[in-house]
Amino acid sequence: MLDLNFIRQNPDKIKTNNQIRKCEVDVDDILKLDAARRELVSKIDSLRAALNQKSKSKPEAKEIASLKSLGEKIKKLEAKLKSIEDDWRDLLIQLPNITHSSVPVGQDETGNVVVKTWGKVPKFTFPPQEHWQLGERLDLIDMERGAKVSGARFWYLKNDLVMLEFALIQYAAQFMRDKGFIPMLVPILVRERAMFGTGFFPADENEIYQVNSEEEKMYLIGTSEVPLASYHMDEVLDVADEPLKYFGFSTCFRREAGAAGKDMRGIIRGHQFDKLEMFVFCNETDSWSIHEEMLKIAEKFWQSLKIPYQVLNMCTGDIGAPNAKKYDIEGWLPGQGKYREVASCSNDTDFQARRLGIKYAGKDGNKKFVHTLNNTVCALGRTMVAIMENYQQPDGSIEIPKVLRVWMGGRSKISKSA
RNA sequence: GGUGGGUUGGCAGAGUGGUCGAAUGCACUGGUCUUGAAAACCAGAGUACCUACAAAGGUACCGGAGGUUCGAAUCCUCCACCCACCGCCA
Repeated sequence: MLDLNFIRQNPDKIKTNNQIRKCEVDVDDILKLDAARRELVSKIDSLRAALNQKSKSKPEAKEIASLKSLGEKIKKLEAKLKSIEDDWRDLLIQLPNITHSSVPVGQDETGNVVVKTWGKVPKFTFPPQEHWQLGERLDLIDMERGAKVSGARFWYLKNDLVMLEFALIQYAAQFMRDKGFIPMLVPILVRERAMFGTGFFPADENEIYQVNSEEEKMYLIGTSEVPLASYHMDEVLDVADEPLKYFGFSTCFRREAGAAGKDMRGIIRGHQFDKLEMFVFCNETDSWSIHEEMLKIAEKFWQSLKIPYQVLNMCTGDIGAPNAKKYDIEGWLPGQGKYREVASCSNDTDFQARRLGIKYAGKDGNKKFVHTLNNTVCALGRTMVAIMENYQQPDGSIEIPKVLRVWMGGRSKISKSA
């Protein structure tokens, strides 16, 4: 959601922003509805003022008839206003966030810009396997039975891959705690308000599973960003000096509606996966430096696993509606011979805060909307894919990254016999 | 799932049809007093929207959505949430 006054005063900026963000909403339509709305509101307000004035004390019997017709007139105008406001709001909520000036303009993923690469791509003395091949051979992933029970894009993880996920969770949680983030376990089913407030509705509604359709609709989260952002909805936070920093762990569900046929082998892209996510509420002055800090934290995490990666500044055609700017971290996958997305670091500025009603008291005493940021700490599935492929050995085993061994009973590798 | 009780401003808590945007207390802000502070006293202070250059004025908001009425925090309907007890249960 954008600031209404900003839209009125800068319609051209919004038009340009819509253009580079591939949003087809006509700003002039919004302004027209806005003008109609304001005119009606004024009219209704003054009629109601007259009615209130007359009704303050007991009106005479002969006056009541005219007051009654005045009341009916107001009701009619209010119905008209409601329909205008519905249309107006429908358009408003489709507007994407204002893009930060450092974001490259582009149509799709080809417009993303690599801003950093880290680590040396490993050389193998043998043809490196893809993770699903390793998973099959070491009996770590069961795709077939996953499909039998739940359909395509579901699987079972088995044996040491399960232990590796638990190790990663422990390690990543400790890592974030040490950085001063508050640990959270969150609800996985949320109401519509939370989905709308974080900006997943209406933009990405087709990505979200809906359940409980007979009663109040509930939605399965696609990321713990949703319950973390909504945690403080309708609150005034104390972030004038220090940001509020959380990390959450949850299972995540995605319909992968537009991804037919993509990444069908292995566990790169499924309907269900686990993830640790960081989420920060801060004031408007700090958000851009915090955005950079959050990226650095995620980089540190990948560096500690010693997996090569690159950082992308995502272009206007490839970022989500709530994002003002987004970095992706792509980890190197030797089996595929390419970098694949493993983390995503966004500054949503005040976009979510406006929808969720989250403010802070500024130093001048005025209440302002907070800025919100989110970043992946560790998407378990893809992190394990990266570990499997980067740490594979000539004998077909997988070495366990040093930092994780303490959580793996001190063992140094995953092999078939385990 | 059943029964009962609740939901009012930052918090506590009055208010069952007519100056109620809402008593009172606490907390908060400014002032007086004081060397300073406390206490005491005085004053102020909610959110959103509309009109206006501004000063200011108006409208809405007492969990949410509808309804009755000239007029609703107060009456009616539906819904959500919270609390207590019972049942079931990881």
